[in-house]
Order: sequence, then structure tokens, then C-alpha cells
Amino acid sequence: MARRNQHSREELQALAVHAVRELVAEQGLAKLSVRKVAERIRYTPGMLYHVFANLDDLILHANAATLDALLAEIETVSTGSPQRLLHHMASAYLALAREETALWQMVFMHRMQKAAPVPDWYQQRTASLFARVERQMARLAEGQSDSAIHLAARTLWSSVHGIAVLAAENKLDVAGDVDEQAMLDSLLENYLNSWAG
Amino acid sequence: MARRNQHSREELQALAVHAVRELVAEQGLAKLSVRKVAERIRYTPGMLYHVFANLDDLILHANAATLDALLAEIETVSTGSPQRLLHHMASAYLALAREETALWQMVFMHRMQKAAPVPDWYQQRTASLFARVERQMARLAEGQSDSAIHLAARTLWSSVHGIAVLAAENKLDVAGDVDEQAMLDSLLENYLNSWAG
DNA sequence: GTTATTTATTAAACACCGTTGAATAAAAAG
DNA sequence: CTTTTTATTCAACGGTGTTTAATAAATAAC
Repeated sequence: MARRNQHSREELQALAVHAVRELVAEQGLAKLSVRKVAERIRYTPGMLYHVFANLDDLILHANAATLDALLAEIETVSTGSPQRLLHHMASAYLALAREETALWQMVFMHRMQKAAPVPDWYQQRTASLFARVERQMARLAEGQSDSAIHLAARTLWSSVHGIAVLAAENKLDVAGDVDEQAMLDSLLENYLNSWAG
Repeated sequence: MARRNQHSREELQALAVHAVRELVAEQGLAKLSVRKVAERIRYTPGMLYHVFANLDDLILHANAATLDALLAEIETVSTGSPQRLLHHMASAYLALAREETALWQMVFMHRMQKAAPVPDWYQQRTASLFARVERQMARLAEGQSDSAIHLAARTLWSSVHGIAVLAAENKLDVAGDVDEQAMLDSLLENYLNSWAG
């Protein structure tokens, strides 16, 4: 059996990405495999290599979908004080880590095997997310240099990321009875208060 | 060939842990395998299952060694202001992430496969590290409740962790030209300033 | 001091994995 | 109707973690 031609390249790509996200949500990243993805979309593993370079490439495409969902959620609030907007962004980031833990981990914690550079179409998404953070920090800054704004934005977002990591997996587990939303509030309130003066 | 009995159980354990740390430092976590560890200590893979439950158990033991090194480094400074001590701890944490990236990743980012609970002898080490953070936060607090101190310590350390994650891998890469030490300084200064009043 | 028992160690298998290349069969082109 | 193209599969390669039975050496028993 060959040449069914039921699906175009694009359809197959979408099919595979969908299957990956389903499988990871169901069973976690560790149990994901090319063979399982192929089985779910009713193709053979070899076929996937006609559409994607390798498993990491496929994962990258699945991650793009997750990032798109995050960006869409973030864009639902676009007016208000910088504090309010930053808080909304951070909350969305944290919510993803808590509610879609496996997918979030695939985006932010899966290390790619090959040293291939991150493609443009992917980098644009991460850059877009961070640009929004930086924009609000700039609004908050009063006469601070660009490099100072850059540093503060990067510091704040790394910290938010750290809280999300902790929320996703209780790795450095030290009493899990503090809820992460309160940590986010504490971070934003104190850091921004002091930084913006 | 069987029953060489050259090494006791404990010696074998130490040998294997050493080999794991060497291999990971050399080639990264992704390329670690039971077979490679066995080859390096000149035993067969099966032997390792006589001494460890599985690969994750072996990794856990290797991680304990890394945590011990971190704790030892942290203990080199024990006097001074809370700010100074917290800064030293955070710097040691960050230094490990930067200089021994692969080992650091194995400790803080490797997800164990089996859902087995973290053993006591391991949990004590992570708890010990965090207890030191909390102790200095308590010194810094003026009349704040225990739960407030707990929340702030956890928030601060998650943030430090986030910066270390970013330092270890430029995953959410958004212009890599800001050095992480400056981020650490910014975080500690601003967060502690505002929190301690 | 020889025999029996224990046990450290190995060898081999199992079921999986990502990836590649040749074979195949159907669609498209001539 | 034949030829060329190509979507798809099949089968293999070398790797993985893990388990189990066989083996041989050390120890215990007599």
C-alpha cells in the first residue's frame, strides 16, 4: 500500500502536531514517541520524516501551537496600567504551567538534541511574547536607560519563569503549601514597586 | 567470569556515581546511558541493577553529590548581613548553573520517570538549602508573620532559580547580551528593598 | 580437604526507541 | 497504454532501560 494521497503536506503536518499535543497532554513528554504519533494519525513512522526533519522539529511545531495559544490569551487584555498588564501576562504564563503542565514543559523545558539553530518562525513567537513585557516595563520606567529597562524586564520575566517552573513540577520541593499565585503577586508588587520608585 | 568481588557495594556505588558525573559533565545528560556508565567502571549493565533500583535512582545519587558540593560552597560564608548571605547563596547557585551546566540540569531539570517519592536522604539536602534562605529572610523581616516570611523566601528563591535556568540554557532567548549576575543583583536589591521596607 | 551452598557477575534476551534507505504501488504525465 | 514521478510502507540498524537465567568464584559445611 502506497500513495494514498489522502492528505496534503500541510494537512499531514497539522494532523501530526495535533496528535503530539494530544499524546503529551495525555501521557506526558517522556512517553511521547514517533511511533505513537504515527500510529495515532494512521501513518507509518517513516512518513513523518517526509514532513518533518526529525522528532525535535515536530516538537518545535507543536510548541509553536502552544505559544500561539499563550499569546492569544495574553492579547485578550491590552489596556490598563503597566502593572495590570504585566500581572495579566504573568498570570497567563503561570496558568499554562499549572493547567497544561506537560505542554508547558515541552515548550520551556525540553532540550533539543541537535544543535540546530532555532528557526525564525519560532523565534518570532518567543520574541513577541517578551517584547510585550519589555513594552510595559518601558512605560513604567521614568527616564531609565534602554539597557536598564532591558535588564529589569529580563530579570522580572526570568523570575516569573522560575515560579512557573516550580508550579509545573515540585522539584526543589520545600513545603508545597504556598500557592503560586500569591508568589507572583509578591514578586510583581515588590520588584516593580522598588524598581519604578 | 563471575564473582570478582573486587569492590564492596559501597565502593561500587561510589564508582558508578563518579562515572555518571564525569559522563554528564563531558557529554551532557542526554547522552548518558546505563551501558556507558557500566563500561566506564568496567562492569556490565546488569550489575548496576544490583546496586541501584534503576537509572533514575543512580541519577538521584549523583545529584546528591552535586547538592553536597553546592551546600559546601554556600557554607563558606556564614557571617554578615542577611543581604550579603542571600547574595552569596544566590551567586553560588548561579555559578553552578553556569559553570557546571550539565550537572546542574541533571539536579534541577531532569524529570524522574517513575512516580516514586523522593527519598528522605535526598529531600534533606534540598530542604537544608532552602532552610538557609528562609533563615536569612527571617532575619530581614521585621514583625512579619511566619507565613509571610515563608512566602517571600519561596518567591525570592524561585526567582533566583528562574535566572539560573535562563543562564543554563538560553531557551526563551531574547537577546543574550545581559549577564545573569546583573539580573541577580537587580532581583535581590529591588525585591528585598521593597519587602524589608 | 573435599563437597555443598551461597552469591557476585555476566550474558542474553525483551520490548522499546529515532532514523534511514530501498522497495512498492498508485497517481500523474507522456 | 506506457513511462515517470512520488507518496507511502517495510525492514533494517544501532541504540536504549530492564529482567532473568546461567555461571563461576568465594564461602560454609562436613
